[in-house]
Amino acid sequence: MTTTRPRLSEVAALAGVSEKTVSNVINNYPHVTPRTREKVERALSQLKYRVNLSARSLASGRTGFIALAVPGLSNPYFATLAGHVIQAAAAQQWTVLIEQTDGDRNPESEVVGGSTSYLVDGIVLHPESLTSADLAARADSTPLVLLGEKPLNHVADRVVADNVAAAADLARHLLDGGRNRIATIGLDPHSELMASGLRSEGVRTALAEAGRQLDPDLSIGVGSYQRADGAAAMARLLALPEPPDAVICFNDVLAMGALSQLNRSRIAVPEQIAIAGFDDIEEAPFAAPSLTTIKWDTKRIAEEAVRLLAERHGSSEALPQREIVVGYELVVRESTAPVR
Amino acid sequence: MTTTRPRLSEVAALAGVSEKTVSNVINNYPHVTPRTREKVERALSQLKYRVNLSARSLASGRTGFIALAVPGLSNPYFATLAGHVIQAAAAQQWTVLIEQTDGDRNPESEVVGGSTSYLVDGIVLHPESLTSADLAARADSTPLVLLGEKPLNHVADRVVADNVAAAADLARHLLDGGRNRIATIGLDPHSELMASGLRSEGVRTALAEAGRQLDPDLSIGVGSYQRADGAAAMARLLALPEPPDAVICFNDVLAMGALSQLNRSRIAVPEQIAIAGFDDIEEAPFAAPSLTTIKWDTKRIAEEAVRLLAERHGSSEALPQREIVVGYELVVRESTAPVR
DNA sequence: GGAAACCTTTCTAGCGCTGTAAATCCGCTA
DNA sequence: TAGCGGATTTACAGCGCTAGAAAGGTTTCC
Repeated sequence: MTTTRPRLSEVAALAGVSEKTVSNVINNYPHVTPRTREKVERALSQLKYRVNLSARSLASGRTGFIALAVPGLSNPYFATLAGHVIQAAAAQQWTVLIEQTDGDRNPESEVVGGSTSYLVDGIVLHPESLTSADLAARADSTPLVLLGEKPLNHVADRVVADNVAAAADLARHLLDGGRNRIATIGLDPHSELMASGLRSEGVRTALAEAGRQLDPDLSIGVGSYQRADGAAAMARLLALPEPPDAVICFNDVLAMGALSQLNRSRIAVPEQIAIAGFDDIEEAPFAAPSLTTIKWDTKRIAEEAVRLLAERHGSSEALPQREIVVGYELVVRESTAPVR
Repeated sequence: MTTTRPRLSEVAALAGVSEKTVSNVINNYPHVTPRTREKVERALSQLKYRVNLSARSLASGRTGFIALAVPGLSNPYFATLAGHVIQAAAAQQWTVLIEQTDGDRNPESEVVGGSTSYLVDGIVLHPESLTSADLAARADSTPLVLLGEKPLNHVADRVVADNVAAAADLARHLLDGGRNRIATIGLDPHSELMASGLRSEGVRTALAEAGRQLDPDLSIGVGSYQRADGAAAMARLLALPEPPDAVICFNDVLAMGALSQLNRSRIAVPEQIAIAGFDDIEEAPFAAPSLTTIKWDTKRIAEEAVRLLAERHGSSEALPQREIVVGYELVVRESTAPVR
């Protein structure tokens, strides 16, 4: 157990001022004379005083925390995103609580409605299973920012990217490179509105523009976004009588799994089959061959999310629902070099 | 700003009991009659009551948080570790605050001595730069568990693995496979005691057993544990008049970087050069070729760390410094197949 | 039938800090 | 020198909850 730490009253006594003055010094209240400030600071450091954040939060109503809920940190994309959110939050004096939802509905709704929400000034959620209806029914008024997906309109502030357009760009790039049979590997969409659904739609759009359509046999659904799922899905594609000549995986982790399966099966990438993903995770440029992917501006996503939270937290008026659209970039690497 | 949430007093009024009785129900105090409990629970759910954790923590002295400080989440090893710690902590009703230190001394000492420490019931730190002396001088009495490294004796509880033995095993495996010129790529050791130093020592030990020694030219120091560092270091090794036939990277991220450089340079792995790492990150088995590495029992590390914290938090007596040694496993994969 | 013994519930203080409003101080002006 | 106005500082009341002890109820036993 922790021994007694110095309290404000002790610092005040030592410095010969009131508690409130000490508090003013700590909180950089402007109207404190240099002399007083110095006295207080001396006492502060002499006693090694540390503010008790629970007490501060109780008294001030500001908790100093925000929650970040993502499917899981083992996906490098979310790990990186979390890192950026932690940094952006630090600039606002916020500490980040990370919740892992596994993309399941229960933990997701617990985050937006459970008692975590009492503890935080705001919530950043990357939803995977929650629906618009769930969110609309939310009673809690803690500021909420939704991440990553286009949908879930008008239930909360959002920072989104255009998944449909990005996926279409990717498919067009493949078509331009001379690919004819394009396959996709992605989560069985819980809902049309989630990433998989949107990316799938983008691919279909691009194919339609080219006067083709997505062969249902070439559209593989997986249970989760793990490497092993990507590898297994790829194996299924290879077992087809007429395998694809390009595969779009709906995230890089799946793509890395698929790529490993291709290497294992001695299929030449990109000569025989091209492969691409989404997210531009750290390992993408280091893969063999390096992976073509869609790069989101993750840092900006994190910053905007925190900014939206801060704005809503700072003003008591009801702000309108806002949507920030962040850009993306098609990063072309070796894995999708054109067929000769 | 958040609108008013129901308070204990309102629940109490609705249920027709005292605040303390409501509190007793919430905290599962045993002596509450089923009838009273039911009345209270009805009121609780009717009002959608959520406890205010700041107030609880102020009143009870238990914060409900622990801090986990690691260099950074972008290293998949730490991301995975963080995931496990979050899970283990949840079992103790603890929420985890993640701090990213970048392995720098300032953030590390801020974690163990700064005001975060006022806010948490315990700290799990994976130190990179902090020395025994720093830790010994620590005034703060918040329970602290050190992770990962052997050293830093007698300043805090530790969960460690035998880095020297693991590295020696790896080197022996390479020697057994017929490798003659073993190189290492690792952080310029801040101190002999950190992972790089210990792993390096293990390699030297195994070489000495075999009557050889580490060629200084084959020991490359890097500035950080990133993929690009591994690739650059590998490039330097390849530029040598007499390149190595095996490379031990002091973590998997470096190894993946080195591997990509090898692939780029069309060097056959493992035929021309074998490569190995530490940590068994998720992508290791999916690399081409799959990566031989040392696998720590990360889940157990997380669990033991949380357990140590819980024990120290739960008892007011001064427990002795404890050290938990977790095992490791040499996972042999394709990247170190023996030379023919 | 009455009192001891035990189970339940209520009462009363804070936990350590901040916000508000009021008190005090100080330098100037008239 | 008194009077003013703004700059500083202080007093004090909680924030919402839990701990400990007192009070109130009920059962049991002689």
